[in-house]
Amino acid sequence: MKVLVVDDDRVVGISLKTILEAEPDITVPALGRDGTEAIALYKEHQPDILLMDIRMEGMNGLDAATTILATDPSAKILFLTTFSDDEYIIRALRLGAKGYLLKQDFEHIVPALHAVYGGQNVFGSEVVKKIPDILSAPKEPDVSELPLNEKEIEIMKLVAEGLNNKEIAQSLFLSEGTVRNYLSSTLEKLNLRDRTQLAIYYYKHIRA
Amino acid sequence: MKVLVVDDDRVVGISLKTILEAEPDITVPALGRDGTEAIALYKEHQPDILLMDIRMEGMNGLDAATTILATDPSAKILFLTTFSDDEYIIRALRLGAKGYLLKQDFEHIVPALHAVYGGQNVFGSEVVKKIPDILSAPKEPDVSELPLNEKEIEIMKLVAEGLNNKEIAQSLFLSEGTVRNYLSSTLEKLNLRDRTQLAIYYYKHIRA
DNA sequence: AAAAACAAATGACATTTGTCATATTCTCTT
DNA sequence: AAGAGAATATGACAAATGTCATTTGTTTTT
Repeated sequence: MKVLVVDDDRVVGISLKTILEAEPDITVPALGRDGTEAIALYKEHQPDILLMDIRMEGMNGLDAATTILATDPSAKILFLTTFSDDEYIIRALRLGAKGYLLKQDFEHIVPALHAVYGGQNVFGSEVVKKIPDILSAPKEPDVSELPLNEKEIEIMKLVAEGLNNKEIAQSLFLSEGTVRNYLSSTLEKLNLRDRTQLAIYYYKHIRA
Repeated sequence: MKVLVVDDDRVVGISLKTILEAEPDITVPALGRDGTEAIALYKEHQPDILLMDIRMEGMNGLDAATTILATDPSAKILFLTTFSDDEYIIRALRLGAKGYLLKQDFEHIVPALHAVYGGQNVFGSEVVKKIPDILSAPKEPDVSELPLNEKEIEIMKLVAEGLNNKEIAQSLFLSEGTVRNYLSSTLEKLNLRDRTQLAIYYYKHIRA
């Protein structure tokens, strides 16, 4: 069974390779260090399983997975991460990840790989514990419980309509600069990068 | 590793015992036939893993699991069932089941057991596939009748993921300038003004 | 009335974005 | 081998975007 390992921490990568290759039926054809390498190495080596970190310098694991699954929908991708973050878990599940393990489960990774190889899906306990929460509390942050004030919410909605700052300003009788300021604080509060991500956030989480 | 097997179908029980005991490190101390027996046998044998059917005559697997977990919260219970039923999956997850496999995955049950033994959670693909559905169905975008070429569509999707041009470029192995060019033509074809409107368009019209 | 709190605005700045004209590279075909 | 067409890249540009420090009014609070 060929396992491609991708982690931006060299030590982790090498440790994994060592652990895995101690198994008679596992080979690690290459070590990648970020999402971009993952894509290239995957294409090159066609591994049975891709074992990849989520947070990495450069392209992250989720984006790389998206790309890889686009060309090879049967790709078996197993995420390895230091912590369990709701956002990531959901995205990973949506993507069709075969697993999501914590790095602290290091020693138990080999049976997990065999299970994945056999077509199963493997998730660490901390991850599974979250799933019922996610299921019962459909993460539909009602506008009311967003940490945003009236103006910020209004602006968010207009951004989600596709208006630019000037149009929003006219529409709300504010100056363009003020709109920018509100938008800026909104992005910070929601931990987003730009208006496009805000619009996406709106359609995904609020006006679902 | 001691595995207690509980299934009301005798044939299934014996088959499982045979398969499992072919492994050098697995023993099956007993076979149960319903939830009541499961509880008694679990107490008696203190197995490492309880492998149990969900639908059974008499007490069903989920109720038995509830009882067992009440006295031993660390019990590792793996459900084996003929079909994947949303109701059951959710309840099993809530209970803290370590896994939920389909009987058709029979051959792949051994690595799954090892993974569970190592503290992981294992779910069959059919089961995992349902989770995003339950969370909120993401449809496969119908992109066929758009006047866009392959590259333009790919870029559109990534824009709709919230990536900026540089990230898209890395992801597709193009230069940032090229990405901008494709994006520009996409916007013109769809008669949109900027990437935000494109993302909105995507969520409204394509992934609606 | 002074102080504090708030909403709105400004100006400066670095980045990103979208457009366009023009190259370069690659792949076929003839 | 030459040339036609594509896919991709480049460079230049204006506009839009996001961030930040600071300022100006306006309303509350004390």
